[in-house]
Amino acid sequence: MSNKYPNPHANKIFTALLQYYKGHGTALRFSTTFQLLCAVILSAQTNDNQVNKITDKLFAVASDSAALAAMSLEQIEELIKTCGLYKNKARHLQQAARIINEQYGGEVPQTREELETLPGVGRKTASVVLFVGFNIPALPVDTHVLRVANRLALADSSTPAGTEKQLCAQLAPELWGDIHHALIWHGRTICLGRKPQCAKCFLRQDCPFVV
DNA sequence: ATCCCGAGGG
DNA sequence: CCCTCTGGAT
Repeated sequence: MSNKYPNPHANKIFTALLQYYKGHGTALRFSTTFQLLCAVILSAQTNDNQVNKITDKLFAVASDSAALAAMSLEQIEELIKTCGLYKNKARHLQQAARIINEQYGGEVPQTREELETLPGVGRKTASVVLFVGFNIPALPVDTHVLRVANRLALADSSTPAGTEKQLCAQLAPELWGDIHHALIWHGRTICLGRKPQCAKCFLRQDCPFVV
């Protein structure tokens, strides 16, 4: 265990993050894996609160892939308009719903390869569905994870793929998803993009970034 | 003005 | 590698 993950700095930070954000999962509201997939597709370049406002209404009208596949593009666009990038997202939702309905019997596929063939589903979205939906080890890397991991010297990559590889190599797979959520919450509440709240950060004594 | 749990296309 | 898509909150 300790010789597999020998970086004392990283181990200390990971432990502190996991403890501090224990129990903080996703803020997205959903009741099925299909709904989770839709919520994550909608979450690009907006915040979870905006997504929840939309999905509360969307899932009331279309709770599964069959119902969503039956909606017109215009209907979907109208419902999701307030989250931005809505034309792409509406098309992705409709097409993904059709594929899941027709090729997967209405059930979201459980492999990364299958998930990433769905329109609107890239590596990050697939990782979220794998971990949150199916409890399969994955470490989704978004802008928060990339920024916070670099500031804390847990990674030094400029790309999500690089950051994911570096983080995964330093953590047991059963912790990948939890550290993802911890880094997300840290990035949202303390380690903000423009104005990091270093004065109130519990990691400042071990953080090389501190401003 | 800047940011928000990105993906697809050129 | 770059660009585009996009409304709402702060």
